[in-house]
This record gives sequence, structure tokens and C-alpha cells, in this order.
Amino acid sequence: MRIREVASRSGLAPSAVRYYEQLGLLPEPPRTEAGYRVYPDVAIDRLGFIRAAQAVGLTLAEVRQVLGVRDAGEPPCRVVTDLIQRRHAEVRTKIVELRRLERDLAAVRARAATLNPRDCDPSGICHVIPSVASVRARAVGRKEVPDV
Amino acid sequence: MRIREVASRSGLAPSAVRYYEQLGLLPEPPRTEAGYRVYPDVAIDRLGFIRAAQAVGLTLAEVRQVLGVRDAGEPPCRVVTDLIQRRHAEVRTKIVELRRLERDLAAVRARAATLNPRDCDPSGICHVIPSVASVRARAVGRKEVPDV
DNA sequence: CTTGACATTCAAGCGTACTTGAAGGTCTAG
DNA sequence: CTAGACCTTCAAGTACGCTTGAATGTCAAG
Repeated sequence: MRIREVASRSGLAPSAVRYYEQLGLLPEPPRTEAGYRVYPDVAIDRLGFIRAAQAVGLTLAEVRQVLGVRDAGEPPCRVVTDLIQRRHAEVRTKIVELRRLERDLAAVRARAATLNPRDCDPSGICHVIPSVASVRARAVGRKEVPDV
Repeated sequence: MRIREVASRSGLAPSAVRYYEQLGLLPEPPRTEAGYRVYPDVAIDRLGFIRAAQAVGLTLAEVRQVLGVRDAGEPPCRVVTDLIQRRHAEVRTKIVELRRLERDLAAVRARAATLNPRDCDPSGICHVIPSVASVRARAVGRKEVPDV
């Protein structure tokens, strides 16, 4: 299998596969005489694992940890358990933060809905945005969702 | 007021204030003879607004939009309402995604807890990670939370 | 023999919001 | 007079996971 096939079978771009190899997530495959990479079937499984790990929010560095342990011949159960637990905590924290933010945004919208733009104070910028208490105290990130 | 004061009163680093000026969020202040920036009190309000807008998740580009309208002499109500509404939808979507992810992570942990590492299949990498249905279908981002 | 789809490497770019570093100037207190 | 706390500009670095571009090579089909 050459790179295009292994990539598309895994839902990746060839460039991503090369990138993973560069990061040490994927072992260097044998080459044809012309220098083309030729992958064994098992590469599909490995890429599948990488995708699944990313899908639960592990970074590529973390995935590398897991693969490193596995490649060393040991079961990575312990590492995986730790990483998943940490990630779980992160996600729960983030949900709490986003819920608060959601509440704030709803409050801002409600406030905006009661106001007439004609009454807008031209000496400020927009009093409706800084109007909610918790907005003044914290913030939550953006960042969209990578597809798998 | 020089840059250090305006920055610390706004909870920012001086470099951030210069950066905002560079992006056009903050008008160029007058200078002392030595070239030091000297800010009027109203700069504090403007920086406060920027922080509040960021706290609800608006990007600096979006903040610039709002400030641009305001600086053009118009009330930015319409722009603000639109941006907030969009942002609100994003946040709600993200909460849904994170909730699903949280559920998956809990499932992965539960599954891991029932297994003995001795039974780990050495031919795979770690079957526990790709074990959850929705993990195979989608992913949710990481990205931590900027403090305000 | 040519076209076109594929492959290679390497460096650089993207987005976001900044920070850091280098090299230097200014100002106040002791 | 000097230390040190502050200011200036400009370019480059950070995180993260890739993609893109340039320059080039390979290979099968028509």
C-alpha cells in the first residue's frame, strides 16, 4: 500500500501521514526502489488508533507516549488510564466553564433585547457587553472542533 | 498615565497594550518628548471593554469591528447583537459536543476499570481507547481557558 | 512520447493572541 | 555618576497539527 491509499483509508491526508512519521508516531515504512513509502496493513490499525486517541482529545505527544510504551513491548494500560483520567477532568472543568459562559451570553442577549439602540450611551462603547457579573471575572476559550 | 500603569490597571502586560494598538484596537496615544506613550483615562475603559468582549469569547478581530463602528460615531448595537448571538450558538454547540465527549470518556474509564492489564492483547495497541462508539465518529477539541 | 496522477524532500505558512529578545534610550533616586 | 526601573522599535518565537509550495522524480495509460 502506498501513502495515498493508507491515508485515505484512514481518513487522512498523505501529508498528515508523513507528519506522523516525522513525529515518531508511525515507524518508517520500507520503500520501493523509487523511494515511495510502502505500508503494511497494520499501519491502518496504527493510524486508526491515533485518530481514536485524538478523538478523545489526546495530543499527538500523548499518543506518542502510549505508542512508545506499546512499542517497548509493554501494555500501555497504566499510561492510557492516567491520560484518560486527566483528560476527563479537563473536559468536565471545561463544561462547567462553558455552561457559565452560556448563561452569561444568554443574559447579555436578554439585556440587549430590552434596550432601545436610541438610548445607547455614546460616551461608552457598548455597556451591554460588560454588563454581566461573571464576564468581569473570567473567560472561556473558543476553538472549534476537529472532525474525525 | 504611561503604558505600565494603564496596562496593570487593566490587568494586561504592556506588550499586550502595544499589540492592541498595532491591531488598531487602541488609538495611538500622544507621546512625551522622549517618545513614551501617554494615555488618557478613557483608555482604561477601552481596554476594559476589550477584556470583557474577550471574556465572552469574541476575537480581537470582532472587537475591532465593534470599536470601528463606535468610532465611526454609530452605536454598535446591531453588530454586538449579531456577534453575541453567533457566539452563543457556538458555545451551545460546543457544550453538546463536550457532553458527549465526557460521556465517552466516562465509558472508556469504566471499561478500563473492568479489565486486567494481564489480559491485554499484545497484537493491538490499546483496545480500550477506540472502544466507544461515538469516539469513532467525532472529536472535540482541547484548548484551555484564557484567564481574565 | 507525452500527459497526468502520483511520489519525494525541505522549508515555510496558517491561526490566535500574545511574549520574548536584542539593542538601545530616558529618568529618578541615592 | 551610576544603578535600575522604565520606555522605545522590530523581528522572531510560542503552541498545535497540520498544509502548502517549490522543485523534482516515477510510472502507467493512451
